[in-house]
Amino acid sequence: MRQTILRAAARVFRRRGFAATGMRDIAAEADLSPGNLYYYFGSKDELLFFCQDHSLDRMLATCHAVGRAGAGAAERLALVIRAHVACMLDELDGAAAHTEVEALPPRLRERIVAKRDRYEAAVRRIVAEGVRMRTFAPCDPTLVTRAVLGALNWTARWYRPDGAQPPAAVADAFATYLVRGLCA
Amino acid sequence: MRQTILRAAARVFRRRGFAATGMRDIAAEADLSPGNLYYYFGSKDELLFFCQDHSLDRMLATCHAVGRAGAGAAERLALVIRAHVACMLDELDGAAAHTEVEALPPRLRERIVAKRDRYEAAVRRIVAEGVRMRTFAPCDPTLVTRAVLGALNWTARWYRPDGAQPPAAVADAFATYLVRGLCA
DNA sequence: CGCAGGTTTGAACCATGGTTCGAAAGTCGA
DNA sequence: TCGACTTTCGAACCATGGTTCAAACCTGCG
Repeated sequence: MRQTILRAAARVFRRRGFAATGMRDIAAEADLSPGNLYYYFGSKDELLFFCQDHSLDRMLATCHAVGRAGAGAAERLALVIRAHVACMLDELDGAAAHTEVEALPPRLRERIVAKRDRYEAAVRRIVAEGVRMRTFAPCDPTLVTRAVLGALNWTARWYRPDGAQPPAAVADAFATYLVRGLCA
Repeated sequence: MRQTILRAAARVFRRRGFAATGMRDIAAEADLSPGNLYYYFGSKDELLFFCQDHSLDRMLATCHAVGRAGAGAAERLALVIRAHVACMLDELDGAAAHTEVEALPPRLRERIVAKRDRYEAAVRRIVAEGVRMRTFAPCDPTLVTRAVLGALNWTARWYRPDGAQPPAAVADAFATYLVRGLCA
């Protein structure tokens, strides 16, 4: 039930944006009465929080998995990028994740920001290692990592499921472009 | 006067986000009474609209200027990237531009989206020409352009003026990284 | 059947915040 | 100084939308 509601909320958040969607919209999307949402969740903010938390967990998991695969930095980064795009465009709740952090009240935002920082650090570690190994050109890993994540997060803004490009095509293009920018 | 108000609005939008800031906040920032804002602007939406419109004009202008400089695609793209970062981090109103398009009512949004599309097309033209000239690796110019713009627009989310990095450092790092990803 | 617990409802409550408005204050040429 | 006009004020208005609540509804067990 909680899952059903979260899916519905994520769908509407993505479609109309967090600020523009009302509890009544979410209720309608989940075939529920407005009041009933509060039996499962405490507030609208909490709903957004769990959407973000869930997709961050997913992204962190792929980082963890990729870390064990003993490949080079370039391959590992490409894998993370592909997974990030997939999470952003296939999974519906991914889009609301990084996009609307500012909307959360301080208490909840803290926790999301902390988790997001852990994800960013994981990606940065891959970049830094590539630089150290000389497979990547010398650069500031922090800035480059943010450029990469920016390009990825921004996909939620322009991608339309009914467009010509399937998510995999976007993932491929982004992986090759964003990795090549690092290669020495 | 209108300029003063717009600056103030842009500052607060950037600090707290569009949805979170009230007319009373903007009025306070501009040392004005809440009601007085409506003597110069019709609504809160209109305020956001003019912020976005102004910074888009600025970005389009640099595209135009760069177009006349008869340099190669790589140099032209680097110039546009640098200008975009500057507009994003130096000029306060730039941040609100691409970041909160969804917040606008349909009528105003249409016009902003149209202008933003023109900007995107201008950047894409540079990329496409580079590909045609073989100075850039073969790729889908549309997707790569969106990756570039995503990385740039995202800067508004994480950059803090009191941080260690001056805007120019960010501009340099982004220009080299994002252009190198295209070079064959 | 009947009762207890969990679940669902939808109408009503109420704070927030964009907006309006009538009046007061400044400006300036005559 | 006067009067017309522009500008400013801030208290009140009011729609929106998140939230609450008491009653109804189910479900399963004794």
